Amino acid sequence: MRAPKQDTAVRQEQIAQAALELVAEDGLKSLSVASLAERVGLVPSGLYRHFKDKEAIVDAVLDLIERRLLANVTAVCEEESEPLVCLRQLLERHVWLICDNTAIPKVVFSDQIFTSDRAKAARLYQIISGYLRKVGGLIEGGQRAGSIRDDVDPETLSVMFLGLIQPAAILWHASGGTFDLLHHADRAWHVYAESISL
Amino acid sequence: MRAPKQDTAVRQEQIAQAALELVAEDGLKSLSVASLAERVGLVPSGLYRHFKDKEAIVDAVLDLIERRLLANVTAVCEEESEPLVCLRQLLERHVWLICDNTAIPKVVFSDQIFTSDRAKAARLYQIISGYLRKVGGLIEGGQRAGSIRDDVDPETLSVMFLGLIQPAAILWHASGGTFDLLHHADRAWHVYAESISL
DNA sequence: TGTACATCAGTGAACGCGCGTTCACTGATGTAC
DNA sequence: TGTACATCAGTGAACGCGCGTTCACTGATGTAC
Repeated sequence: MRAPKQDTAVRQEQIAQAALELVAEDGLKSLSVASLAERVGLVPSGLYRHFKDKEAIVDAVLDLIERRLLANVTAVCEEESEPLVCLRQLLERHVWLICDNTAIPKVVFSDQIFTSDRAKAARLYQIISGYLRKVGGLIEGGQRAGSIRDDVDPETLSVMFLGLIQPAAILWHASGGTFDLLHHADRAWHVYAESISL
Repeated sequence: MRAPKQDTAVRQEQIAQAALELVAEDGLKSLSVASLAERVGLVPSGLYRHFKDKEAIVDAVLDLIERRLLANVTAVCEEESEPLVCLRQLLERHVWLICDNTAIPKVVFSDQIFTSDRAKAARLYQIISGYLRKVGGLIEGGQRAGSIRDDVDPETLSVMFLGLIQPAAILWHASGGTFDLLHHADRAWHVYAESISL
């Protein structure tokens, strides 16, 4: 049975999305060309019409993740102008994003991506630090507006912000979903907000 | 050339240690039976004299990591009795442990371990939550002694403690060592300690 | 003290398997004339 | 409107490779007699 033809642009999107789903289900190691092709409804060699090689597919997945992370920042900034409230909402969105999209922590925490080649690690670093820069920007805005303490640099506070969820995300996903991620985020936010607000 | 005979107990230790070194160098995916055997000075099939299969070797690596994490807690508790000072020292030791032993974050962040099978994920969860329980115990001690605020549960504070380093550890190791882990830990500790101490 | 024997760590050839990738092909679709 | 042709997404067979694992073997070491 021959799959109906699709434009490369369409297929590329389908493939990246399917890859994200596969990773969500069974981790990066199950992201094989064969299983990916099957999910898209093509034959393995068919993928090579749309991507140079498997590495290019992983790059597309990283792009997808980056877009989703940054979309959260954009969304809260449009809804709200008070930095502390923005951060609070961003935290909540981040929790939802991770829960809905378990592939994201699996890729971010993946030693495979980090260690397989320097370029991929650099790309991941770029994604995370890009996100942190946006968070840092929010914090700096709060400092200028006088709602956030300015005796600690925004960079430190932004990394700490990530620290509100990240260890919890690992626990959540190592525990197979038992650990209550949202509950922890609420409690931790309370302590964090209290200690950074003026 | 035939390798000299060694007792299984000795070999098991050698193999686990060699596995940790291999993971430190190139990540979990490069932990193959062949490369591991070569490092120990055996032929691949020789490993099967000392371990049932590769999975058992990974278990041994997890044991090694657990022992090193818990050894830090024991060490600071012997040196110090004031909980806040203990925590401060534990943080510093944790940073050193990660820097000296890059295999640890690589294994802990590894999606391979998490996703490959439930049993391995459960073991990892057990290790992390065991560590957190010790940290929680320290915090609870401080709360009883009146040096740490007691309006937030120790569990939340212990996960937050881990959050002081963990995102930074990822940045450090995605950046290839550029990110200043110790510097961040110092700054973040300052904010954390201030917000939890009475 | 010397010999026969059991133990068991180390060997090397062989295995089946799934992996990523290539390549010559097919055949539907859209365009030029 | 009808025909010839170029384009290009999809196919399927084949590849070389490294992987984890098995198994019958070797031969050094320690023990029993």
